Amino acid sequence: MLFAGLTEEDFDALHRPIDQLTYPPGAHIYSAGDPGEMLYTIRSGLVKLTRYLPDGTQRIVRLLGTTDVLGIEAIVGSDFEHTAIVLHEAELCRLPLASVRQLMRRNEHLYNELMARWHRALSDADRWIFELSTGGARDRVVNLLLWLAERNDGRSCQVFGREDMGAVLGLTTETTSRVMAELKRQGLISETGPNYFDLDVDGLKRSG
Amino acid sequence: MLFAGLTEEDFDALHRPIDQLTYPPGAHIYSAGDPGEMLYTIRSGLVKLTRYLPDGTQRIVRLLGTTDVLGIEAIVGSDFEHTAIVLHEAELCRLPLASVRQLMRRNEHLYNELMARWHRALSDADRWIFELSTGGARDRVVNLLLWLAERNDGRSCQVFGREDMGAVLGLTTETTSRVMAELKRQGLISETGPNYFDLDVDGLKRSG
DNA sequence: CGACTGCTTGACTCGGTTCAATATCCGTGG
DNA sequence: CCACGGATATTGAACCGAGTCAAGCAGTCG
Repeated sequence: MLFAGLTEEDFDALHRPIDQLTYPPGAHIYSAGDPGEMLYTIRSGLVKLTRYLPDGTQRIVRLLGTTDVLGIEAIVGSDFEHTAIVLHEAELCRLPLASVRQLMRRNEHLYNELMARWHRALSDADRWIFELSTGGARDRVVNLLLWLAERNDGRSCQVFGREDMGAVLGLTTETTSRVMAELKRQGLISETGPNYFDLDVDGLKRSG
Repeated sequence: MLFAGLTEEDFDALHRPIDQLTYPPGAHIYSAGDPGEMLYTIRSGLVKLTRYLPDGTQRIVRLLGTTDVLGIEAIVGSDFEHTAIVLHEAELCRLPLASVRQLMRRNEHLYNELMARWHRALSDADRWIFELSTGGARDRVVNLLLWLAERNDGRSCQVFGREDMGAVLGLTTETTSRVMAELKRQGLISETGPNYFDLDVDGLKRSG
């Protein structure tokens, strides 16, 4: 957790309490250009960060889940650079950036903790480019499913709308749907509930 | 510069001097998996960070130029995650990570400076996904040219081999070559020397 | 001068997009 | 409870852009 290593005393230094919030799918957390005054840590759920193309279509540039930090770029003083929207119902901790800055002054450990978050965000971005924006449509969909499963129990995952999946992968809704349907037919994934899938991980890896 | 704000005294604390190195195009700076013991800041030139696909082909996940920091991920203790190879002759400052860690303890400002670098790296990664991995071949090439020009004088740029350009954009060598040739024919770019181009920036933006 | 390497071009194939139709799910109100 | 409406998912067919394979074409360095 982000604030591991902080003392009781450190927390007392915050005048403003930390809010705990629950957002439903589709909820709008913040928009690109908003002044970044809040930081969020994700306790559960899934959030997309998007940017919009001139023609209005979106491209999702990052997916954030449990233990990820939302709005981290605002620490360096700038506005939010993306629009953040909930994909799977999310529990967030919200706290004012001013408090975080204040804590950083008191506690060196927090620097290292934040550094680790930056690092992880960047590694994820690399992986994104490498696994989700390279190769054929099938490879990309498979890699996304494996990525989601990895963050879950390793064998199953919850997906989201085909349109959003397409926006993650740089594919159209139709292509995404076709690939998903094809994977179902081949028995490599099986739907256990609406948007819940069990994966044949070995089979999927072999077919990629 | 990364070490702005450091005192003479801080530098004296380093037993090991900072090396200044010049690498020619094609030079290998480090490999994925190597223990990350050195940090490099780029004074000039261009460096690619690559990862390799199972079939041996590469995908370039980042391009680093003047003022960028190379090997920043090693600060959090891990090995290098990429292979770093020079594209345009590069002047680098090399210094041991141990020294950087030592400096960080003495100088809080360095934390903020590093934070800013992480931030920039992440913004670049987003932009990469958004501009260089989305849309048609022509759009991608144009965006790459504009990106390179932006880091130069805004109106011209130096490119590199078509194969590397393709690896940046997720395109084949042939497609990249075709698009470049087409842009030349349309007078949107003109070759002033081997791999040097003047850009018709407005025309390019309009055509994207 | 010839071999090598990187760039360009051509013809063909294939995969993903596009546009359009149908199907399925789900909430709402009759 | 069922019928309807809207949204999302799936499927189909035609098109087009990028990949593929293969061939020429500079430059460059022995």
